[in-house]
Amino acid sequence: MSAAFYQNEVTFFVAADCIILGFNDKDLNVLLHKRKFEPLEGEWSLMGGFVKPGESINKAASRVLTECTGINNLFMEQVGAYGEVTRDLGERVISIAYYALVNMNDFNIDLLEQYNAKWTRLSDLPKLIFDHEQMIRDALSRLKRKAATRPVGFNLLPEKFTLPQLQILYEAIYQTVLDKRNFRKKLHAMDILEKLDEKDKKSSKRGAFYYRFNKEKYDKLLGDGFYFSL
Amino acid sequence: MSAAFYQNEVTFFVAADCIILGFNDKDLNVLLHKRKFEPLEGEWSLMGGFVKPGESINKAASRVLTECTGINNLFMEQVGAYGEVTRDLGERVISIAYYALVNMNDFNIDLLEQYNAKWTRLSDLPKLIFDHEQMIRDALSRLKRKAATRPVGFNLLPEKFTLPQLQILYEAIYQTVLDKRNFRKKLHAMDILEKLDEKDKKSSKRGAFYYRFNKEKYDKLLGDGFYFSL
DNA sequence: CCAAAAGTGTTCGAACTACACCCATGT
DNA sequence: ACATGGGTGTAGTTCGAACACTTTTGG
Repeated sequence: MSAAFYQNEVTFFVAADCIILGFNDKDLNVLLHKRKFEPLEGEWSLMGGFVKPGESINKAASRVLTECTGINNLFMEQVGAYGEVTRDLGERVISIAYYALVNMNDFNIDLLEQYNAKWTRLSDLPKLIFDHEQMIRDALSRLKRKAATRPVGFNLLPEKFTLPQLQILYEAIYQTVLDKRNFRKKLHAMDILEKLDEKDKKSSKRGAFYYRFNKEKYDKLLGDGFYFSL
Repeated sequence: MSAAFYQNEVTFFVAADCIILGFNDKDLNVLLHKRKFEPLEGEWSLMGGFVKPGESINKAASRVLTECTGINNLFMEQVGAYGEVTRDLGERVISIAYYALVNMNDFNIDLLEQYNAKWTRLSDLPKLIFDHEQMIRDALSRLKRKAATRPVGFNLLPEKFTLPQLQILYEAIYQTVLDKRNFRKKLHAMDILEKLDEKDKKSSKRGAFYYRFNKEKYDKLLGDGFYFSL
C-alpha cells in the first residue's frame, strides 16, 4: 500500500472494549461475557475485539457493538486508551474503551447465548479480567458528566417512557436521589418532551403518562443557545 | 516472552502525541515543531513519538514530554485515541493524544532549537499535519473542564504569580472575560492561596502582590469534601 | 500631577433546595 | 375502602452577575 516510513518502530495489538450499558426499571446494567479464548478463558470480561486492518478504531467499536447487540448506530463515545504494558496477560495489547447506551428492550436475546453474555447490575459486578473494572468506572464517570449536559439518557429508555422511569434512570446515573417536583419542573421548563395520551399501568394503578423525547424541538432550541441540563 | 495468544490478529504502530501548553503573560501557547522525517517532513506538527516495546502509553507520553521540555513529571492528562485509517499519510498509525501544562519560564531554551520547536499562540496556529488540529481542540476543551474543577491552572504559572496573571490565564482558558472582583472573591473564599510580602512591578507602577498556591492547604480541604471551582 | 494597573463590597435576580398533600385506580 | 404510586406549587436560600471608585507609584 504505502512506503515503509516507520520501519524502525514496533507495532502493537489494538483492541476496542465496549462498556455496553442498559437500564432495567431500577438499575444500570452492563453487558458482560465469559471469555471464549485464552488467556483467562471463562472469566468475565467486557465485550471487545481486535481492531482489524483497514478499520478505524471507532469502526471497530461499532462493529463489536453491532455484533453483540444486533443493533446499528448505538450511541457510543470513546472513554480512553489503556496501555499499561502488562494489562493483558496474553501479549501486549493496547485497548481503546468505548461506552454505549442501549435500550435493553430492543435487545436481541438470542445473541446473549451466542456470546455467553449476561446483563449484570453495576451494583454487583463480578471480578473482571485485566483493567476492565477501571474501564467501567471511567465510563460511568464520563456518562455522568455527559448525561448532565446532553440528552443522552434517552438512549437508555424505550421511545415511550414515563417521568418516574426517567427520574429513576437519572438517579442511577448520578448515584443520588432527586426531588420529584424539582426534577419535573426542570424537564417542563426545557420543553423537549412530548406528552402522549397513553399511560403506562405496569407499575401503578393510576398509571403514569408516557412521554417522548422530541429531538426536532431539541435541535431547534440548540440553535438558540439553549443548553440541556439535568 | 509469552505465548502467541493472538496470532490471527494484526498489529499497528501506536504513537503518543503531546499538546504541550504554556502561558505567556497574555496567551496560551502550544509547542510545535517542524517534522524531521517523511512523510510531510518540514510541516508543523505536535510533539510526538512512537510507543516503544515495554513502555506504557503514559510512559511514552511522559518520555516525549521530558525529551522536549527537559522537565520531569509535568502535569499531563490523556485526551483520547485517534484511529482513523488514513489519519497518518505514511502508514497506519493509531495515536494517543495527551495534553501537558508547563510553566514557560522553566523551559529549557536550547531544546527548542534542537527540536526545531517553537511556541505558538493558539490564536495563530499554522496548518498542522494529520488530525493534530483536532487533537488541540479536544485538548483545550478538556483543559477547560478540568481547570474549572481542579487547580491545574497553577501548572501553567511560575510558583509565585499575581492575581491579575492568574485571571488572565483563566480568561485564556475559558475564552471569556471574567469580572475582577468576582474572580478574586471566589479565590479568597477558597482560601488556597498564600499571599506573599513581595510585589511584582513588571506590569504596573503600583505592583501586584505575589501569591503562591498552597497545596497542603488544598489537600487538607479536599478531605473535608471541599471542591475547587473557578 | 497624571497615567495605568491594583485593589476592594454591595445589590439584584436567577436558580436550586426543601417540603406535603391530593389524585386515580386496581384489588 | 384502602394501598400504591402519580402528580402538583411555593417559600427560602444560595449563588452567580453586574457594577464604580479609590489607591499606589513611576515617569
